[in-house]
Amino acid sequence: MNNIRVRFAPSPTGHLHLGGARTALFNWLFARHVGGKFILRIEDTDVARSSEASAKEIIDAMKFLGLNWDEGPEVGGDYGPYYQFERKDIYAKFIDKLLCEEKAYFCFCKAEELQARREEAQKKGVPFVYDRRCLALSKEKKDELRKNGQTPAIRFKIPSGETSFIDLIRGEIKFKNEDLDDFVILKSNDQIPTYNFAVVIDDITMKITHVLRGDDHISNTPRQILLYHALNAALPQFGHLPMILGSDHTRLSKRHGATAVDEYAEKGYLPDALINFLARLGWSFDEKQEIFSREELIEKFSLERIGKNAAVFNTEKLIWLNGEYIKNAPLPERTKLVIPFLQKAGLLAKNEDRTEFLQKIVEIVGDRLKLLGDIVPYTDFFFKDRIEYSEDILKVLEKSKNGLTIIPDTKDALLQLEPFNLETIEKTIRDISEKHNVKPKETIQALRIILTGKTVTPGLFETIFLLGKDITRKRIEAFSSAFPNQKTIDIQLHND
RNA sequence: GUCCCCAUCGUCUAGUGGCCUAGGACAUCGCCCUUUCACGGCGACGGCAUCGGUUCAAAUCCGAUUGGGGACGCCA
Repeated sequence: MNNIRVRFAPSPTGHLHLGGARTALFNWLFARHVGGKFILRIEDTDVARSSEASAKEIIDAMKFLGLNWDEGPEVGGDYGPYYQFERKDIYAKFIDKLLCEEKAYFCFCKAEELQARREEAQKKGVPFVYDRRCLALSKEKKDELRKNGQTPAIRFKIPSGETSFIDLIRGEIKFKNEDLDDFVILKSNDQIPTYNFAVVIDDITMKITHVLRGDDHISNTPRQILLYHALNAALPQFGHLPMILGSDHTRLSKRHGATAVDEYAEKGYLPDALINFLARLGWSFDEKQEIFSREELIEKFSLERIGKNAAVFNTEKLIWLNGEYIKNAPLPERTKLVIPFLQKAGLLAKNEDRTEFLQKIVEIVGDRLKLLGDIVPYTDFFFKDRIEYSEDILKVLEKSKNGLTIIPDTKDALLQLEPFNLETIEKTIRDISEKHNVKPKETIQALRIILTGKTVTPGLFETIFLLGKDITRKRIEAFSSAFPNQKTIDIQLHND
């Protein structure tokens, strides 16, 4: 047991995206590795953009990924509330303290004015820092402004000097305080604290010891450190994680494709694969290992082995990794995972319990699945009453003309088979091909296409076995009478 | 523009001064296995951004340049 406490603090303004997920993951791994606490806090001070639905989505995504939290929404904890919006009273106390000690001051400047001054500075090529014009305001003047109906914002007075910190990942980072400006800590319009203030107060009051967050927060860090100092609070340690970039090396965003965790869930990625992949983005253990179970990650994770450079998100590797995880899942588990995708494709009714049959299908699909959804193209012909033959497929079939000529014989032989099993099916097909001097390959490919409408399927003998004598016969007969004039065949799949 | 961060194959990375003729993984391309696809096996392709130091020795240390990213909000 120790006092290490870390947190993940998303703002509920959208889905949980990959970058956020990785930040959460690294915090979680760190906490689990050292035996500390992992806290989830919802930063919903931006009332306009925050939504409960989004908070729920984020929470669901965290659950999907298996990143459980020790304190936070749904589980509570001793340092709540865990929604910032419910913590306004706490912030107010600290604001007062800063005001009393003259470490913060009222600012009556209007947003438009500030914007104009900012643009002017931009034009001149000088950095914009707030000029503190409101710091000098007399009490009378302030009262007067208030009487006129103006509500001030509150700014934090940045002391002079230099602020530096030892980043857990990057080492020392230094800023001159003169480059920082007196940032707003309480907004004038809604009297809600700004992010930079709220995080600090929350991290202090929640006793956070290590702040691990995205690289994009580096420039916020000196401001926050100055607040800690002003409040006489102990500093946590900071670690800034490299960002995740899109394929064009810019910040990962919608235009790079799917960025939300739930989209990946829908596409048929496994949480463990996603976790493994995200962990390896910016972190490595040695020169060999790519696949890490959750337990292994927890055991082997360390901040020292996090890299400094931004990582480009690369879907191919994730797909490969996902395939590895599917492959390694035991058959019953794999079957269970695949069922929702068959249902979504309309191949399987929601209440249909065909576990035994499904398991056999999943078994013959074998190692082919990269995404859970791949089950559909590989096996839909097991569920469909209608088989469609595309132009391309029929062209391939032309090439197996020889195979085609012996299909009737093959069919008859298969129907008479007793017992009807993998060995006898294979032997029959090979024997008949040999008898007619046709390459087994051609017979097999012709049969595959006739029975499935595809060139890519699980093994043919297994497929025939699972299809059964009856459907095999029906499809061959239906095809024979239709080909080459018709592009589809219909047969009743279920006898009733 | 100002401040900050970063820099090894296309991508993720190993590498902390000699073990580097730079290792692995994904992707790509061959070959093998094979009833298609996938799996598996073998192999190929491909990189230390540049320049200058320090050193007997540099991917590794220092500096500059270049390139990339981030932050410059009463957003978080």
